[in-house]
Amino acid sequence: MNSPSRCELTEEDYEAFQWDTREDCEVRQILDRVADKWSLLVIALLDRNTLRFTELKYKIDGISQRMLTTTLRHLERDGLVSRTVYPVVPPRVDYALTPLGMTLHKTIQSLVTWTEDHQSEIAVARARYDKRVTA
Amino acid sequence: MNSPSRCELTEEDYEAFQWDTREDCEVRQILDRVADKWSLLVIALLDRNTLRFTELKYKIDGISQRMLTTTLRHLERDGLVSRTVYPVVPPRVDYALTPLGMTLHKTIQSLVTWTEDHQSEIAVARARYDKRVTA
DNA sequence: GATCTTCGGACACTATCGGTGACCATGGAA
DNA sequence: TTCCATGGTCACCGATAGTGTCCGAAGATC
Repeated sequence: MNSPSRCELTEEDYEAFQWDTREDCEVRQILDRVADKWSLLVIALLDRNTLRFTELKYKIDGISQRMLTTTLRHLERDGLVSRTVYPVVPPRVDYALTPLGMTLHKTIQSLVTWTEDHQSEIAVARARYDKRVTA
Repeated sequence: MNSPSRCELTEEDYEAFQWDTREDCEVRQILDRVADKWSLLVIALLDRNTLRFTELKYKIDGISQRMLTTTLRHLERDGLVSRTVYPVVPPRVDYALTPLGMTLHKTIQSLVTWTEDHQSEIAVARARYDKRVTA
């Protein structure tokens, strides 16, 4: 880790953990975006469904209008989501996954599946931990 | 979405997007934890490696001591990471993935791999978007 | 034609959360 | 005796996310 401006790995690093953990590394930046809690939900919801802004807002419980707007902007900028504006009144804006977004969807779905499959184990672990701490 | 205190889905919801998006749903809570940017890095780094606190702090560029502490506490509570304290001076604390954490590692690694595989596409999309916006 | 409604979004304000730097305990090294 | 290394904790502060309000435009209603 000698050159902070590049994403280079020594062989030692490769052996040890295979990917760059430097903050300014592009992979890190994309991961931060993709692993965002709202982004995950948006991408998961847009699988096979074109949705309007209001539909997304309705389906994602707890998201604010502002966060949905910024999340969609980010995803659009990254080429994961397409935004189609219809010049009608009241306005209609459709959001859908791009082909690139669809490739990501598989991975995100596996994350969701993992969570569903292991939520009881996690609940048990949490209960055990809390018991240990308060004891 | 009529009962805010339970994680129940109507058949319509299942057809439409397959998982609960309610904010108080346990899956959502676990996802928020697991999809955290620091958690991702910690889990990825702990693959096949037991690491000490300082090693993690050194390897994860940009993480503060407080965030590393809280992230590790969360992961420990969720049963994904084990914490071993050696009663020596100066203190020595080892962190490692639990079996449960190892099952998550595969998914996280696929997320990282996706990011690596598509970072150039994303860079292109971003450039195009920025050009369109500033134009 | 006045007014209401709808939808996507901008904006100002506020609360919360993460970052920063100081401090701590301890025993061995210098 | 002083210093340091290690794994933390804590108080403070700024950035970031959340909340509520307002908006623009056209069609429906009266």
